[in-house]
Amino acid sequence: MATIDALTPERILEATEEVLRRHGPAKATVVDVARALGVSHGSVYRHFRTKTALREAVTQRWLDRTSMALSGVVAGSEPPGTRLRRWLAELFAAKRRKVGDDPELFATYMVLVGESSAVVNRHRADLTGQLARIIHEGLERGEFAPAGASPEVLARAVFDATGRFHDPAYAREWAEPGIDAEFTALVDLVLRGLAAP
Amino acid sequence: MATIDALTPERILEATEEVLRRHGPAKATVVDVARALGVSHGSVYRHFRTKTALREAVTQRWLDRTSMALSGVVAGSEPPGTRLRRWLAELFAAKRRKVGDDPELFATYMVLVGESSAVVNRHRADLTGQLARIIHEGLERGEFAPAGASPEVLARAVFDATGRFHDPAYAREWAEPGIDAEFTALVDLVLRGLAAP
DNA sequence: CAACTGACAAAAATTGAAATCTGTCATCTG
DNA sequence: CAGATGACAGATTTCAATTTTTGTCAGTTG
Repeated sequence: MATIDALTPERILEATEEVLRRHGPAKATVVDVARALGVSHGSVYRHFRTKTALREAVTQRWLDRTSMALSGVVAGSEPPGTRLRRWLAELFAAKRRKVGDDPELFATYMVLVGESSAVVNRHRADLTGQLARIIHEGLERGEFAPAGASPEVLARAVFDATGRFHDPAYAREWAEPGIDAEFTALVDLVLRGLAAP
Repeated sequence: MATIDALTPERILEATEEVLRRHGPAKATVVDVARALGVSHGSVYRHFRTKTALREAVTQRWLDRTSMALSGVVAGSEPPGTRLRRWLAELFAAKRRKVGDDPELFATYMVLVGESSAVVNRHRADLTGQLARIIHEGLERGEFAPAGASPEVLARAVFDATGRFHDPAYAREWAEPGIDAEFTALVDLVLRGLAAP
């Protein structure tokens, strides 16, 4: 019993995610999480200093699942241009899935965005880092050519340029008709901006 | 007296703008506007059906001032690439000035954005229309080259790509250090995407 | 009689008291 | 004695009563 029921951070995160999914960020309480685990709320505070820390840890895990899925595209063997296009499409698809399938966790994520949480900054850094890896390879192979710009700066520019298709502030627009055509037009423009003549 | 004091839509808009500037969108009331004009609030409703219509009319006027200033750039005689760059820089500068100088009217504008008001859509259409004019000329002259895309589609792509530097949702970031370098990097990328090889 | 007023109903915002929640810690328990 | 508990203070949220605001319109005024 002791081993199976041991109260670990992992189990707490699992329960918190479930509670957030059910109640949303506005209604979920630490007492709810404790109740779901069959412990007192004091025990939860033994593992997470504040409710905010708990929310951030859950969101980080949730965002990291996306980063990990995308890192598969970065590591692919296709030409960088193709990989970049695929990576952007998968990011867009992943974000859309997140709003659709997990609206309450998405709302939690948006709360952290509003607070400029470090978790969100980290996620952005993760993603631009992946972009920079693809762009770096493209520059090395001569497939990409912009002179005088580092992969990091270009990655940031590409990330900013495509914000409408991954920034949660725009989530409402992701269901509008024509959004896919607009995505394609924008990605075409960006890829042309990177490509060697 | 009758002529000078005539209650016109124009005078009401003037007074409303002043009241909004002083109290902000959350506190400004129609009675405040009426008081500022020395009339009863019933008289204000004779010219504007609802408070929302009043807010929208004020915001439209305020946004139109920006559109008009930018249309000067569209009509310029420089090469389209230069004009496009200048136009984007002026849009960014204008939006930054608006947040800085008129925070309460900017907040009013953001309320309309949140409500997906027709005024905001119109403003966006105005701006992408101006972009399309510049791009159309660039294509005609052979300075721009993307195959198979209309000026309208390209304009929309350029507008979306630069959202971080004109969309009010990002206003908080416009004061961060390094923002100008990021703006330049993004505009360079976009212009490269449009340019003929 | 065209423009304006102000009393009014319905809707929305504000207030303040009660209830709930967060985070701490002295105490308990296996 | 490591880990868990639950009573507690202070912060935050909820809820209902009250006030303010919106929008209308019958009546007033120049």
